[in-house]
Amino acid sequence: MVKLDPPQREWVEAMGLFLERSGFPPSSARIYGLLLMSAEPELSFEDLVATLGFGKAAVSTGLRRLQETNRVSERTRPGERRRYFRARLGPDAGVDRFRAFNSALCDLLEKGIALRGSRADAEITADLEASARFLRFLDVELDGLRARWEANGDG
Amino acid sequence: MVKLDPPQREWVEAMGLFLERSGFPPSSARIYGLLLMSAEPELSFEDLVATLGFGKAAVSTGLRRLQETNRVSERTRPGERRRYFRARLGPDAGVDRFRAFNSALCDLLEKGIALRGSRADAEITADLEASARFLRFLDVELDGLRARWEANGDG
DNA sequence: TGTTTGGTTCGGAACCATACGAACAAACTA
DNA sequence: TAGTTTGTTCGTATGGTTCCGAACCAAACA
Repeated sequence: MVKLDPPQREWVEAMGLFLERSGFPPSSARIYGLLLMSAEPELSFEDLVATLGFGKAAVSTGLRRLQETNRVSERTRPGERRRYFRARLGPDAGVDRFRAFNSALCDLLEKGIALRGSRADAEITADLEASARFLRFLDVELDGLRARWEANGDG
Repeated sequence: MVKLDPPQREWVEAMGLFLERSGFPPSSARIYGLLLMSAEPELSFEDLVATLGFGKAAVSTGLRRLQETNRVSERTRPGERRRYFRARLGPDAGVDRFRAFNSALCDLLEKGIALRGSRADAEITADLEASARFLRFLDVELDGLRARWEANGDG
């Protein structure tokens, strides 16, 4: 059981809602939020169950998803059977997903342009081409941005 | 009713699935895909119903959502009561959403850092701070990127 | 007026994801 | 062996979304 102020509890909830909007299931989202807010850097399964009020089943599957996507790591302590979970903050997971998304979209748009052919309305085709060009530009530039950030050593 | 090759139909479906993953309901996603693939730049309500196989209700609400989010525009032709719908390709709607998302996340992270206080584990706090710094950097740079693209006049 | 056309809204059905409780398994302990 | 701890898995229930058909409304036209 983790001790949390009411504002801290609210923050966990807010973070939970936010992560849900980015595709996490509710249980995963709350778990991750709690791991970020807790004063302790790692929490046990039982801590999560008791603090969040979810059943063991929900915590179990919620953790599994978080681990599958590399968002949470797990370790054991010598002499203890319990496992302890810790949030992993990849600095740019969001950017990677954004780039992957854009890249897929760009491929799709280009395939679409080809399928429309020359008899189709030219204005829509031109819009599609402009979008595709912009997405390519963006992909290249985002890569440069990340390199620049990493070179600065601030991250 | 719009005439489509089988590959074109498949593309509409692929685009539909893609847009669903970005949060559109299925009907909106298919409508938007069809508007992009159709040789005609604008389609009537009846075209959408007949081509997609959705009921009128689904098309109606699907269109509403697309219009609410500025993804589709509508106009009438002189002497016709029917309305015609056209896809709007904002070149960077995705970037705007991404920036809004990051900005909200950054606010949330900073609030979280403040709520954790000084007694909490320092490593997690440092990770949160690094993430927040990166998000700020990204926001500024994305703005610059867009300006650069618009200055080039390619979009 | 009455009728047709074009589209919206409502009620119920179907579907999907997720949560819970309970049964289960695996690893220690006594 | 019997019992405790630490989770996982399974079946069922529930909540939320979206669809369809039908009723409805508003505009144009006869």
